Amino acid sequence: MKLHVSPDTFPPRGHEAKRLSIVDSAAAVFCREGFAGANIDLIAAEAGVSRQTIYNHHGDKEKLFVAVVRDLTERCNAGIFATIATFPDQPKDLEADLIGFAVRLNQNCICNRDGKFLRKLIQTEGERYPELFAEWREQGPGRTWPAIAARFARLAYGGYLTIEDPDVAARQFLGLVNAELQTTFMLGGSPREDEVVQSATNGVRTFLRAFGKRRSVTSAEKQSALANA
Amino acid sequence: MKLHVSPDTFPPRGHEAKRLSIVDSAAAVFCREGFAGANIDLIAAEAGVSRQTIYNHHGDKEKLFVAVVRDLTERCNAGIFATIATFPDQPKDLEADLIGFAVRLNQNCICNRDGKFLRKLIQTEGERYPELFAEWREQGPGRTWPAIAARFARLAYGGYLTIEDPDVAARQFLGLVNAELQTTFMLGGSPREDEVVQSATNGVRTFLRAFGKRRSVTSAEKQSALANA
DNA sequence: ACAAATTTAGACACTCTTGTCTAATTCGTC
DNA sequence: GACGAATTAGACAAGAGTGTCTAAATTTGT
Repeated sequence: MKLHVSPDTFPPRGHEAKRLSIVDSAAAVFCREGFAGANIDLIAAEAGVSRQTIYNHHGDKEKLFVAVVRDLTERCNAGIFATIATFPDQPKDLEADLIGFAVRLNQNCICNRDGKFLRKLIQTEGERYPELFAEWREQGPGRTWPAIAARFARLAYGGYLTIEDPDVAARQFLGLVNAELQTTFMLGGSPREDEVVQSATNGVRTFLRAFGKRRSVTSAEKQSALANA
Repeated sequence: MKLHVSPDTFPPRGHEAKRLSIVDSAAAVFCREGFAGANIDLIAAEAGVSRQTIYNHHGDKEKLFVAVVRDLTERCNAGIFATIATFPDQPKDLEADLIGFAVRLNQNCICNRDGKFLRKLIQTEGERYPELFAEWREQGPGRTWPAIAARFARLAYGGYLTIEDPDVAARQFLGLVNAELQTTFMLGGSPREDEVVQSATNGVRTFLRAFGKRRSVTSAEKQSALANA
């Protein structure tokens, strides 16, 4: 006979599926309408459950909101660390590899559904839940930025780059590769793939002009060659 | 005798003062609480007027919101163009002058009350009023970015910089000098003055590593000297 | 000080939303 | 097929907010 100790939560399976569906819909509605404007009936309708089920799972609107932010932070962090793992530690073509990394970071972590939602919730409700977003700050930028900085430090140590402060370089890298997407981000939109690639390409090229080894022949060749594009 | 043609609007003077006060308070409350969460009674209380006066001036909540965004856009644009006018066209110390410009831009246009409010309103309600924020996009980034790009183009023409695409350079300049303020911006906070200066300094330094004339003796001296700071 | 316009406080109807409750129904498991 | 747990639909009370209205009080210009 099968013991029902299957997952880690006591209630059966369909339960978790509904929980997920609720959190997903809630994320979308909270983003669209803001916390105050979000309507529990609408969330229920979009999740395909009854309103009462939401109250059974989460208690009240505020607890639901907290659960949404926690979930999003967790999933986004997982995505970011998975992407950081693809950082080019021993690049064959430094420029192309960094562009690839930047594009992956954008597509998988910042422009995808979860990233977009989390960003907007932080922007709109961050001041209302200081402790919740302090937690995000520690778990998010507080852990991912140093991780990226460490990768750049390794590249510098390997002789691929000339960097004084890896933390500054990491933040500037992110600022550069997203430089052309700011307006789109502001309005809550998702940039098209070619816009992401374009911004990353321009950003990485400038980054390497600042931090790349100047004497590298390939990089010099590449730069003059690409200047015509 | 004095003709009452004084300003450009028919009603007396105190009228305009109240209008301003209402719009200011409304901006603050809309930002804090979001459109749906904003309470007209609260706006009235903060503005020191009665609720009815708000309805007399603006009709309803939505019209009030539109008026707020229009006002903020106008004031911010004015500030940005005033600051762009201080761009160093013939710099004595390129690095210091660009840092000064970046700091002014941040302090006067982005981190001040109006800039902070406008940014947040765009982020939170941008999707709800597409035409209103399309207008902002045209009047804001659509006009200020090219203006900044033109200044950089002039610097390049004057031999101070090596730039292929001034538009790209301008956007990257903004991305770089704000690279370290992103998290603060996200949470709706205002960075301290020293943070603004720090971010601008690091950003401009990297910008000049990428686009500055390498042969310039002063800039080379400065860079090595500042590396110790 | 007078007259017109504006502002105010308060009451009001109306709508919308949250969160609770109940009884009926469905689902998963044995 | 039967049992128990979970889900559902709907009604419901309580509260909050918008926008209107009125009569009184205040400001403004002359």
